[in-house]
Amino acid sequence: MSELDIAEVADRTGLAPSALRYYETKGLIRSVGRHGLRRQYKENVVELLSLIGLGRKAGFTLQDIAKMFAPAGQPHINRHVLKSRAHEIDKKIKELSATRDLLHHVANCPHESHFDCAKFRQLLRVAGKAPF
Amino acid sequence: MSELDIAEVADRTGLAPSALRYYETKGLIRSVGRHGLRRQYKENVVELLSLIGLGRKAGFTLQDIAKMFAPAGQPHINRHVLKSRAHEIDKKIKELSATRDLLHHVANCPHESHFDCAKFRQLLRVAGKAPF
DNA sequence: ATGCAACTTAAAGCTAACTTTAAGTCAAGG
DNA sequence: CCTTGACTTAAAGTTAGCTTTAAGTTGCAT
Repeated sequence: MSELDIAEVADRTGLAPSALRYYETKGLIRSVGRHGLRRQYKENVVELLSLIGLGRKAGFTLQDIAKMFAPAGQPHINRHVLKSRAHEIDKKIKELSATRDLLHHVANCPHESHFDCAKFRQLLRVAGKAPF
Repeated sequence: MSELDIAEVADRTGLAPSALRYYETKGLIRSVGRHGLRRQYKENVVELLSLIGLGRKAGFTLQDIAKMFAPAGQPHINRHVLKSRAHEIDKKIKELSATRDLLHHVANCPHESHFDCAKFRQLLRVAGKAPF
């Protein structure tokens, strides 16, 4: 049979059993039965969990994700939502790039106070963290 | 005089007064006196707060940051720590790029199940989220 | 038949960074 | 002098995503 014990799912996904139970209470996954008390899952739960992981990386909450993978039925995924999230991530990437550049600068700049350094001040402006 | 009331600092930095008081309890900033009960800060607290904001963006905890800007005295900033943080941010940027690409793909791919799509599976592998 | 490892539950706890609340204090304006 | 508005305090509350705890149950190997 193609059913997986919760421990097996935990092993394959790297998620803790407690996390799997938690996801179940949140309606993200469901178990198809028990072996004794132990939850059994269909094999495709592993793929579902990797989609959930993707959603998490993308910054969606578990509640958002639960809605996408429908309360019960076919997934309901809004392309517009995905694209706008992709756009937000892109903004965050730019922000992080600026932050990284600033860190490098600070690590290397010899100025006594960074605020005496023109480059630092310019980078701070780019990073959107300048108070001037 | 060049002293700022907490409300003024809040306005200039966009931080809530409660956040400023919180930072003070954590040893991140200090007030130089009171006007009645109201905290007064030196003007340079604004620059300090923008450094703190930078630290936060870089992913340091307030505690980390408090240590960098020394309990009392000269800042103690470890270049190695900054560089390694910059490196971590770089890794995160790559991860986010992969996630963004994956989102775009999912938003556009016509496959019934994404797991039937070779490109999706490949992108999942790149994103380090594939269970295979 | 029994022991044990690994699960089960509900409920409480954890973390960081603040915010909110309730009750109080103060400087300044009228 | 009194009101008002903006601060003050300590302590509790918030959020998300889990983990931990305590007490109980189970299948399987002995």
